[in-house]
Amino acid sequence: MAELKNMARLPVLKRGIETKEKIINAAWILFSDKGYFKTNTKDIATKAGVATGSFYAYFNNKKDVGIELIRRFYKDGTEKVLSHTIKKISDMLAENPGPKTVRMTVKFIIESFKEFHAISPMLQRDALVLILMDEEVKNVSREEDGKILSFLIEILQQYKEYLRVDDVEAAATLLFRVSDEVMHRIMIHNDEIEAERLLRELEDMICNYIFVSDLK
Amino acid sequence: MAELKNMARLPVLKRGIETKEKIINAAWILFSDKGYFKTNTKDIATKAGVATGSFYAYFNNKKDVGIELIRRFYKDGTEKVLSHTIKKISDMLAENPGPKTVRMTVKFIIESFKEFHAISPMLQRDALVLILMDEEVKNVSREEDGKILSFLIEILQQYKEYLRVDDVEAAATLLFRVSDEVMHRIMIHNDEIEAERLLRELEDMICNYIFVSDLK
Amino acid sequence: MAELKNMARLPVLKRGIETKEKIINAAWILFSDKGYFKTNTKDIATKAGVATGSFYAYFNNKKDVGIELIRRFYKDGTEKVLSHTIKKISDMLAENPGPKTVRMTVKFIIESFKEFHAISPMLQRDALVLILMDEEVKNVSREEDGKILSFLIEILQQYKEYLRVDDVEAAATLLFRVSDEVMHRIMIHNDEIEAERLLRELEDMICNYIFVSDLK
Amino acid sequence: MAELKNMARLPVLKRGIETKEKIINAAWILFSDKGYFKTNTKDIATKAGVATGSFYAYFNNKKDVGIELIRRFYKDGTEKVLSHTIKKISDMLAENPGPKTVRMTVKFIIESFKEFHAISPMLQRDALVLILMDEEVKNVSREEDGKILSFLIEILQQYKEYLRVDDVEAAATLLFRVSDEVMHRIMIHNDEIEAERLLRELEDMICNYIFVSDLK
DNA sequence: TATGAATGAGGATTCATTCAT
DNA sequence: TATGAATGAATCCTCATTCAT
Repeated sequence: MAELKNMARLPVLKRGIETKEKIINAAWILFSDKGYFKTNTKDIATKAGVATGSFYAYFNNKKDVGIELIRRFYKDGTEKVLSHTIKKISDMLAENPGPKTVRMTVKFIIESFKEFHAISPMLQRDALVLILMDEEVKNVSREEDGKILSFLIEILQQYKEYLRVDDVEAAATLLFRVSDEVMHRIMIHNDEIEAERLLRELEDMICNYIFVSDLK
Repeated sequence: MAELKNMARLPVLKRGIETKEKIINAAWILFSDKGYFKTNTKDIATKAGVATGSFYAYFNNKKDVGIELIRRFYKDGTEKVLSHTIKKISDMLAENPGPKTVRMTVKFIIESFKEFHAISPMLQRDALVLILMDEEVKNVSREEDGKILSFLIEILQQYKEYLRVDDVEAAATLLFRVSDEVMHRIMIHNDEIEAERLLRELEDMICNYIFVSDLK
Repeated sequence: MAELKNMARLPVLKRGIETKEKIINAAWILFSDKGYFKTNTKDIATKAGVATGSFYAYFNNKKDVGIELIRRFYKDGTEKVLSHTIKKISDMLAENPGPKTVRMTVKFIIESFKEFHAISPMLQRDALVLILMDEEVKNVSREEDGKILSFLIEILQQYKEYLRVDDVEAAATLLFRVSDEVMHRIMIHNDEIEAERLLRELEDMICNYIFVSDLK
Repeated sequence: MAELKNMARLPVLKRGIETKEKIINAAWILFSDKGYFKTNTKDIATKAGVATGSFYAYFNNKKDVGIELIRRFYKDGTEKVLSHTIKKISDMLAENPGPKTVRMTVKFIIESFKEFHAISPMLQRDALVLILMDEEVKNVSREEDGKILSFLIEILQQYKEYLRVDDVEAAATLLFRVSDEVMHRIMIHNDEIEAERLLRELEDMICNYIFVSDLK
């Protein structure tokens, strides 16, 4: 039934597309500023310069903009950040193949996670909350996480010969979760420990875990 | 002003203490069952067998019961679970000193995290959300996390000679966060990957990271 | 599930009972004046001199006050009007037994329906609409109609010897519906035909239908 | 002002007429299926394959389609059903004149009402509601009812010599209302009593009321 | 201390109708 | 003529918290 009620207008004219975009941008600004939960649909519509009804013409409800934003967020993260990382790693491997690049690769990955989380910590936080509290959002995130995981697995497999782990999928999952969590602690929870110390250990941990030790 | 508003009664008489306890128990049951956000104060009061007004005689607001419960939660976690772990480790070390206990220790630690998170995943989840959304709760959790961290540091220092990490505090923090996160993925997010695979890798990762490699 | 959510407060203290009564009275006035559909819960609360929330403390929703009012309406109709009619008929039969009272009885019944519908035509109309549009209200009305039907059957059975109909239940039902409908046409639809003519025919029709013809 | 606002296009070109027809058909389907109130203008337009705006080019508002449909409904009822009945009665009278046809005539009339109401109970119900709630619709229905009434009077006058009622107009009105109401109870309210019993009594009542008794 | 009634801001959503293109 | 995007008033209901008794 939830599927059937997907009544949101699919804009065909340029004007409609623009309006939808205006709403998304307004939501982005408001969510980044006040957070998802303190923003209401009327605010979003007003900020977008449209009527409340228009909001509901393009989105079934507030959650749906949230999901849309989370998707874009992930997309940006994967397209701009992770794929960029892959490129960097490939370039590096082309120039300078061999075990010496391993640590650099890990650095790059961590760096890309950092960049990803720096885009909008507020949104990251609220996304985290939504994922915890809403099944639909959880599924969206799971779906998107799957893509990131594939990236990581792909990267790891480029180093097949230097891996010390057998279960690459589980290792990649762990690598993903661990990096993600560390970024959360740094960007969202503002844990007392200095970010640098944590990041240094993170890098060290990953290298020692994933790769055989006699490389360095 | 926050100070002034702390009107909640501090029960001294046995009866008052019992009433407060009844409220906490009711809240615990309800939060574990329906979650913090879907439980309202009236329900709690009703379940506790007191009037709504009485709830506010013992707690300033709903959040405060949440905090109280989170504190107890942590307390249980540290007292019943972690301290029990420490004991197990000490016993093991007494009986069988040396590097061979390292991996067992890590297993114990992971196991204790698992037990801790198994108490009430629903509450864990809502605590997570509250921590993300409320500064006061965040501080409470930070405080309690500090205690757990101390435990871990204490344990690690028992193995001083076998440690490969320099920054023990950061390592312990990482160890804490990583274990916590993995439990969340397993207990709360129900990630698709099998728990066993993830846990096996977690153990492997921690061992390789924390301890020198020529032990096993 | 609808049953389970019967959260409406059951007032225990005098104050609560009074408030509920105030709300019902306000609703009655507003419904009679503007009609059910043009009245909203906020209006009712305001008129009752209470907060919106109080409205929802005593009623799950607007429909529920409507139902409550419909019930009271019926109750008034049956208690004050119909039972009064029964009494009049009994008195008449006691004084002056025999077939001559038949027509008078029918007159009394019609008169009682008229009185019943004269209480608040606006509410009658809205009740009619609600019955048509809402299953729950329909059931309430069916239930209450059953009581009126029993009254009618009871009356008819007092004239057992003069009845020409076999299926008394069906006859009473028809008698009920026909009288009701005629009142609706007169009080609600304001049909063009003069009420007197219609009522005269109604009486004539019922007498000829229900009773043997050689009485008069 | 009401006059001024009658901007609805009066289609003269074939295309316009077709579009209007498409809208009416779509509305018919939707109203019969989900009812008038749960159908919105957008749905109607979509189902008709036109834009929302086009709807308002042909109708001033949603109610107007309702009225149009009610008119057609009545027209179908009178043309296809009632006039067909008149024909059947005329044929019968031609073949077999005399008092024996009286009961058959009543049967035919009741049957025609039944057929009429069977076309679309959902629409009947909503028409009923609209008539109760909207003055304009009430007037339309009154107008159309007048036509049916004329039919009935016409029929009754064919039996002038057997009638026992004096006020034929009032009698016809009563006959109309009574039959209509019984059909509502059967088709819309689904009263508990079996339709057959009610219909049998209805027929009996009408015969005894309208016609002299020594016919059968 | 305890009770339970009262508060009321606050937010999501709908849909008939209008309007710009 | 036709399109489909835009409008925005209107309404229901929740629940943490306060208050009168």
